[in-house]
Amino acid sequence: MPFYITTAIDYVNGDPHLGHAYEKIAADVLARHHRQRGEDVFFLTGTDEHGEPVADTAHAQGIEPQELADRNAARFKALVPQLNVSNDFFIRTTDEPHKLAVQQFLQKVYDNGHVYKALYEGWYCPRCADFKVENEILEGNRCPIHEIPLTRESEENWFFKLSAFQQQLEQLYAARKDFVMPQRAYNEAHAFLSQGLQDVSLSRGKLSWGVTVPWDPSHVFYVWFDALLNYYTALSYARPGEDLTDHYWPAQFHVIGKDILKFHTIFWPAMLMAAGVAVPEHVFVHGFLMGEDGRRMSKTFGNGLDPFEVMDAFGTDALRFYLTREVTFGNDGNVGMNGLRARYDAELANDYGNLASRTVAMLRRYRDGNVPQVAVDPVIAQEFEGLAEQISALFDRAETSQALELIWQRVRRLNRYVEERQPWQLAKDDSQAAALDETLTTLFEGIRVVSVLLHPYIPASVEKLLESLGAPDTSYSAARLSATGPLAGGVELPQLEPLFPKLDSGR
RNA sequence: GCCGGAGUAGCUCAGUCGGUUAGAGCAGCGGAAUCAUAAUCCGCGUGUCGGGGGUUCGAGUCCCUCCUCCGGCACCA
Repeated sequence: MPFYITTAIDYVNGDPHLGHAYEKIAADVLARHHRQRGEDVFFLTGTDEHGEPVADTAHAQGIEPQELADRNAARFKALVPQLNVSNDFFIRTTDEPHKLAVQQFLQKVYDNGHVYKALYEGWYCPRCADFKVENEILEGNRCPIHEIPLTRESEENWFFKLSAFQQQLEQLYAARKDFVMPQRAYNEAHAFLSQGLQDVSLSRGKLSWGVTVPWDPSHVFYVWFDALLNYYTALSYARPGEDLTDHYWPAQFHVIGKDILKFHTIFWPAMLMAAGVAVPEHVFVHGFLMGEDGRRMSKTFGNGLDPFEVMDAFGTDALRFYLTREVTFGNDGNVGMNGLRARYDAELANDYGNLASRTVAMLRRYRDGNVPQVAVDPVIAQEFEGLAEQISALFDRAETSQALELIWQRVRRLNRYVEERQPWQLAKDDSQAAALDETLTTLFEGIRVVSVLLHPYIPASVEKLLESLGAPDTSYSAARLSATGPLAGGVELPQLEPLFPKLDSGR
C-alpha cells in the first residue's frame, strides 16, 4: 500500500533552526512507522528557493540568487541526515525537472481556463523595484526598507480563479472532516473558506527569480505556486528513469506548520482541482515550539534551543525523543535545555536505558547470558495484548504523542514487574528456577517489543539495542510478545553499554 | 470588532456519549529494595476543574454571561 508523506519545504533565505528540525523529525516518525508496517512509503522533504526575499538577499550580498540558493540549500540538505531522517528524496525548487513540471502543470491550469490577466495595483517602491503589502508600509506610505515615499502603480498580472473553486472546496470540506488535522486547524481553514474566496495573483512581472510563465515569458510564477507544486513534481523525477506519480499520488500526509495553513488547505487543493489532479488525503498542521518561558524563541530573549548543540551533547535520538515526547503533535509546546535534560535523565536513561541494562545484567549473571526458552508471564502477555494494534490505530490519526505515551506506560510497567518478581531473590533459591526463567524471558521480550515500537522515534538507539539482544527485526510483526519464548534463542548476550549514558551536569 | 482555541494539583498536561471518593508524569517529603546508568519500586495531594448564573436526580463534561491568554480574519514567505 503506497504511503506518500511530505514536510513543507524550507525557505533558504536563512539558517536551519529548531523549527525545521522538529517538522522533519515529526514527519519521519510517521514515515518510519508506516514503513515498519510494511507499507510502500515515499517520504519527501526539500527546499523552496525562488521569490523575492532570496533575490533581495543575494543582491544585497552582490551575488546571483542561484549562488545564494546553492549555498543555503546545502545547509538544509545536510541537516536531514544529521537528524537521521529517512527521506527518499530531497527536492529543490531550482531543480530543472521541477521547473519544467511546474510549467506543464500550470499550463494545464491555464488551458483549462482558470487563469486571466488583470491589473494589479499597489504601493510600489522604485528603489526596491517591487510592490509593498499594506501592512508592512510605514506611516505616510513609505518603504519599510528605504523609508522613501511609495508610488501608487499598477502592473498587468496573471490571476488564478481561486473564487471559482469555492463550491468544490466546500464539498471537499463537507465530505472529509479529516482533510485538515487536527480538528482545530480544520475549523480555521473551514472558517476562512466560509468567508468567501477571492482570486489570487499568480505571477510577478518585475521579478526574474522564479519559474518563467510559459505563455508569457516576461513573468515568473508567484513563488507559492511554484513551491506548493513540489509535492507533485518531485514524484516525476525523484527516481531516475521512472515516473512515480501514478503510484504514490495523492499524498497521504502533508505535514506543515500553522503559519502556512491557508496555502495548503485552500490554494493547494484548488490548484489541483484546476488541473484535474486528485487532492491529498490529509494536511496535518503541527504547532510551534516556544521557549521554556512560554515566549516565542528569539535571540533577544535568549530562550532558544539549538538543535545542533543538543545533538552534540546528547545525541540525535535525544533530540528526536525530547521533541516528540514533550510537544503534543498538533499543539504548541515549550521546550528548552532544562526540559531536555530532565526527560533525558528520567525517561531515556533511567526508565528505558536502565531497564535494558538491569535485564541484560541479570540474564548474564543468572543465566550466563542465555535467554530461557520458556513462555512469557501470562500477566504481562495479557497487558501487552493488542498494544501494537492500538499504536497503529493512533498513528492512523497521526496521534504520535498518545502512541508514545502508551509505549512509555509499558516501559514503566516492566520496571514495576522487576520489583514485583525480585529476580535477585528468586536466584537465591534453586526451587524458584522456573519462576526466574519466566521473569527474565518476560523482561527480555517486553523490552524487545517496546523497542520495536519505539523504533520510529529513536531509530539508532533501538537498532543498537536490538542488535545487541540478537533480535534485530524492527518490522511491525516483531512488535508482539512471543507466546512461546523469546525470538532470540541460544545467543549469549554481550554486556550492554548504557544506551543513554548520564552526562555529568556540566552547563 | 468577528470567528476559533485554551484556562484542571507547584510545573506540564489526560479527562471518551454528563454518572461511582477528579487522574498521570515531573518536582517535593517519607519508606523499601540492591539486578541496574546512585538507576528502580511503594506511600503521601482538603485541587473553589478561570468567575457567576442556568438545565439536570447528577456537570470539569451541556446552555448563557463575564474575565484572561493565544491564533485566524486573504496575496510576508
